[in-house]
Amino acid sequence: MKLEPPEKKRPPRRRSTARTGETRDEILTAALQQFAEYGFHGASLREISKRSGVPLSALHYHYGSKDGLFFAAVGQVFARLSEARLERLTALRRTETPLALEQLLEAFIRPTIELASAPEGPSFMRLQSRVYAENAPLSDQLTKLVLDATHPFRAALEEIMPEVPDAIRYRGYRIMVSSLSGVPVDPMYEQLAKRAALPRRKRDIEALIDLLVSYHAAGFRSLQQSAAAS
Amino acid sequence: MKLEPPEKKRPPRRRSTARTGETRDEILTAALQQFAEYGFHGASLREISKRSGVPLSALHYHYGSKDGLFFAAVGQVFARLSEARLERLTALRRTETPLALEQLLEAFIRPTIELASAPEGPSFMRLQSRVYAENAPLSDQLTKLVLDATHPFRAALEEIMPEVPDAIRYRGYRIMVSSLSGVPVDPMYEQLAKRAALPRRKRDIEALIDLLVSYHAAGFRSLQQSAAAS
DNA sequence: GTCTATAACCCGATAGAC
DNA sequence: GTCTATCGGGTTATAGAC
Repeated sequence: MKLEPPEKKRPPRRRSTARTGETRDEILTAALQQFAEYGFHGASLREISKRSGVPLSALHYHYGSKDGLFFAAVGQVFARLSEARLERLTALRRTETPLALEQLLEAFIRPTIELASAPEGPSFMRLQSRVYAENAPLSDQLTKLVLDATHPFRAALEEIMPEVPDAIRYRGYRIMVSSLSGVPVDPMYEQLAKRAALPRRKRDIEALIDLLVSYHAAGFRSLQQSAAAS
Repeated sequence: MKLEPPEKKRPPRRRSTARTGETRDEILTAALQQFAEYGFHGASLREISKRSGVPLSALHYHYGSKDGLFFAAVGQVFARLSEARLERLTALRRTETPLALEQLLEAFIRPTIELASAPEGPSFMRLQSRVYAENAPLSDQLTKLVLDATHPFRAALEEIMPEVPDAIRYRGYRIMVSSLSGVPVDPMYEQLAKRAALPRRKRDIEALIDLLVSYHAAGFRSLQQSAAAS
């Protein structure tokens, strides 16, 4: 079916000579999309090569292997998110004493939704939700990477509700995180509500953040009440 | 749901000659494990063949294709879950008037956790969380299948809080569902709390169900309050 | 219905010219 | 650093004997 005659299609544009950084970025962008769309196993280096216009062997040259490329792509996403979250948490620590639950949650949630609303956002989000499901040999490393980056938030949560046992607070934390990777890009929601799961208008983005913050703040408070009652 | 064509109950004989239904079940069990472990693309029919002791070509004979086998395996899981949930909802409708939020949530959540706690449960849960991330050409069909099966719950939710706009109620519903596929089998939680994400002792299972019910009940009530305030 | 053998294809990785 | 061509091994799917 795909009999491609030996049509010599010389690349209309440049490609050749230097600019290593730019090539690496082009690879990473295409890789991100493909991994997000098809998962680790489903994505193919050949397709990434085609989409980025970078020859297959260059992928190996720059990132060594499929694992290496995946880790680079995912790591970049997490690094960006963690940076934005930490920035907000640090700002909070300077102005707020003590920390308020809603503001802590917003510091965590807002960067997720805002990043997701950027042009490349949907890819980011799908990739993120995939990572938790993929169990390539990489997933242990990724788990550690994510846990390290999010540690300050769990510590802050403990400050706010020290009376809630660790195991239970962690449950709440994971409920919240699951909802962040699941909710923003959600085909089921889109079909239900007949609108994009991830809003584009500034006003709707704020509304979604508010919704998530108040939902989870209420959830966490219910954990506090249970702890107090026992 | 059209799950079983003709069921032939032939006498007990070991591998070779007849017993179609049993062979199909063995295939399905192995397929479930492999798809859960490696995802759609990562799983291979050869490995499923080896694990089940059924020759590769028999997989195609019985299920036609990898897609067909995947759909059969996933469909079976969803059918089981939906059945258990609907049973509880129906029982609720007979005894409760009007429906209480906590009881509705429990009717939805309990079968998930109980199924997850069965021996094959972890496979089920991983498979479920994968399905939402996989976007094989199958995902549209699966989305429709799941939405149809869960419709009575969203309808009941609307009865309980008709004043909350659909789009917002759906957000809450998806937050809850995401937390169910993400939380039970959660390597991050296991690493954090240094204990299994999915408890095995009856008492701990009940505690997890209670936690999820009260967390999400509080979340939904916060949506009600926001709706009332505007 | 069961099973072996193999077709047809796609993958990740690499060699080597430029 | 860039690119072509190819290797070796994996995959799904099928043909055909029993």
